[in-house]
Amino acid sequence: MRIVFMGTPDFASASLQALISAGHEIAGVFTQPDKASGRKMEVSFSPVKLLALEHDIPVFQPEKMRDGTALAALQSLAPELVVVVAYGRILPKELLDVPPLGTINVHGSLLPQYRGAAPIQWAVLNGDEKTGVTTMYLAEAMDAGDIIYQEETAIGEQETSGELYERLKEMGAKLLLRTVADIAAGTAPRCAQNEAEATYVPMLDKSLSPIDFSKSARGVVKWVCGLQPWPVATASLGGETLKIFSAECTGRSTDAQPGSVVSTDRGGIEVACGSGETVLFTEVQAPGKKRMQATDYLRGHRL
RNA sequence: CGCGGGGUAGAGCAGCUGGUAGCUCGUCGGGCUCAUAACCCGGAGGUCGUUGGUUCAAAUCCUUCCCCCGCAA
Repeated sequence: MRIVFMGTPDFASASLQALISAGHEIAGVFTQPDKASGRKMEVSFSPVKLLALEHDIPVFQPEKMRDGTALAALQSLAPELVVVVAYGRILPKELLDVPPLGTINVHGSLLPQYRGAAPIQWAVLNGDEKTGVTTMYLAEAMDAGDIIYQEETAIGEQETSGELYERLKEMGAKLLLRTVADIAAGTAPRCAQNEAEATYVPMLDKSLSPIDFSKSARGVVKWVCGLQPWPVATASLGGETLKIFSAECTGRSTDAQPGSVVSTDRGGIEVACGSGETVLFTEVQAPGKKRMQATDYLRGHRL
């Protein structure tokens, strides 16, 4: 199959790698323009661009999708199918209509739930028991296209967004291969989404970091897991804002005010949550320091 | 040169208006105890990240470089 691939982060490069390994002809790759990032604001290439370069695939990095150049470039590549995975751009209809077999997408949730930018993280933050990946046809409305295939997976109680992301990345790549194969064979299903069940989630940002201790203990643990690896949950303890990297439910109860430290000698920092439950923070990071075991932190700090 | 924090005993920290270093934990030895992540006594362990300089004297002031971390993305 002659395919044009559009994507940017490693979540996308896994799918691109799968397509390449499966022997598909990748006519070209679209990815976001190079940006300065990292501690010294060095310019780096996206994972998708790096992979494309390795395989001598032409790379396109249009600044705007609507200035005509993107359309012209795509048309010149004459793809049978366009695959979009975490590209980070809205594609205008004239681009979607270029490939005769359609433009498809891999999304990290069980659509129509969690349409939007951070579906994987929100599934963890909300404490969901399961989530999954979906392949679908791209429509003009965000993540609203017809569903092709879905695959579910259970979310571990202590699983972080980063870990789940890695798993869904691989699941998505495999599901994509099956989807492409069935599209080629003409046997791919197509099922409209139930708009009534649609939910949307926003991108994560640092304003979500402070832990709301009125939540249940599990809710706090899920918050800690969900905000990893970024932006990371924080708690103000002992006058410092600590990043919390690891938390667990204790099963213990207390009548202390939510957010107050209950103990520091049980293998970590035990803090009161809502409904009298407590959580134990076992791995933290103080400002300017690196992450460390809470027991180590406590050796030099009084709480 | 994007901004900022930090590198001191095995671990986490204090000391940084200059006079060769201290705390908590751990560790080793001894004691107490039915017993203990308890308590008591004692010990080991640091060229204070690196280079050069100022000074009678620097972990403490200035300088070079290295590394870690946060912001920003």
